[in-house]
Amino acid sequence: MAKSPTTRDAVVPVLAEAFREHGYEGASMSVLQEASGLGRGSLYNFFPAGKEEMARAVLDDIRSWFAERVFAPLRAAAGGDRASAQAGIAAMLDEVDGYFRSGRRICLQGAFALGRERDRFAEAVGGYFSEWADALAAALGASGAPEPRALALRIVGAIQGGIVLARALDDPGAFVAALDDARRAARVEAQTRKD
Amino acid sequence: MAKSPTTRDAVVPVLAEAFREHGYEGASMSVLQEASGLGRGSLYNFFPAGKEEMARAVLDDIRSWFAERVFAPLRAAAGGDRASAQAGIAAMLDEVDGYFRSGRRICLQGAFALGRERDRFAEAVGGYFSEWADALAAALGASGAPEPRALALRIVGAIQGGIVLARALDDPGAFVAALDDARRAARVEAQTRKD
DNA sequence: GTCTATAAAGCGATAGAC
DNA sequence: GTCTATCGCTTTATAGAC
Repeated sequence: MAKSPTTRDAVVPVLAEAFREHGYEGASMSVLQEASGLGRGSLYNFFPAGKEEMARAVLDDIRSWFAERVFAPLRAAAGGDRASAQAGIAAMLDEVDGYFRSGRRICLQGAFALGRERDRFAEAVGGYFSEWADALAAALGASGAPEPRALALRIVGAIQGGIVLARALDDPGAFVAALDDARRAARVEAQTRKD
Repeated sequence: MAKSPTTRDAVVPVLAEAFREHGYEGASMSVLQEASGLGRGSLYNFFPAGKEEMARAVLDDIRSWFAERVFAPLRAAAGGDRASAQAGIAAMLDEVDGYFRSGRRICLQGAFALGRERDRFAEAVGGYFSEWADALAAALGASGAPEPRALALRIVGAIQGGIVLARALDDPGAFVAALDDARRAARVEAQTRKD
């Protein structure tokens, strides 16, 4: 049995997993209580505004993780030559594969985008995707791709679609294939201008 | 004010829209009652097993619509020559664009795939996507694409990802772009073997 | 700061009048 | 067949003991 987290920072990732597994509405206080091992009083002590504040903290935490492990490396790669930009994009896709556990783990922002949660968390959801697309477009541009913005949206979309398909078909291979396609697309488009 | 539907068949599309807008959990009996203009008694008369039966009827109705307007034409196109197969694929993408209203309307099966509903409706969700992918793969094969199955999954995934992005970024253009990419990919791959 | 008990509202489902 | 009233349960949030 895992030890109960004792700080707000430590409980956020646990809540994140509960939200991913049960959805926003499905993650009732009882579920969150059991997942965290904390009593109701402790949870409301950490998050006085209740469930909505918890979800906001979770979305923010996910975005921080991506900012550090995905967006920042992409922007760094965009500052180098074509080869390093391409390497940075490939590294991003590996990082993403690990994060989503080959499609077995959902993207909370993506799931929120499809539901009622979209309105309440619009800024967090939209910001996450536009930051991702911006960073990826920068790296794609540096890699030599002719239409980096469009390709970035295509790749981020393919990743989201891959998660949907992997879960719908109960086959992680659908997500892995989507990532492979993204890798290939990034490579091919980069060569388009490698004249 | 729209007239209240008086048959089970007529109420299903209304319930479908309510489920799309509110999600499975968010579509409470009160919401479904208000959306349909029917009393609780009528709804339970049509769907004795309650909400779950309503959702099943909705998923089945959507699948029927796709079977008639999307899957069957694709399979018919697959039986013709390369040109007609390509035309069938293009027509499918137009049909899909209209159905999802350029990304303003979500795919209920896709949304269910990302949530808890996936387990309860696994067969309906998985069947929808595999039927779609199968029909599209057949048409792609007939169009001359070298790896029709992989490309079919890529295209269906891109459509789902396009819906996620369009809603997350509050920009239907993201969905339209995903469809354009799909159109291009189907055309390019078909030419690959046009030797 | 953490707990339990409870309040107030909403849920899905049912019963019974008509 | 359609309605309203209501049951039993769960929800989020709060209050008060420790």
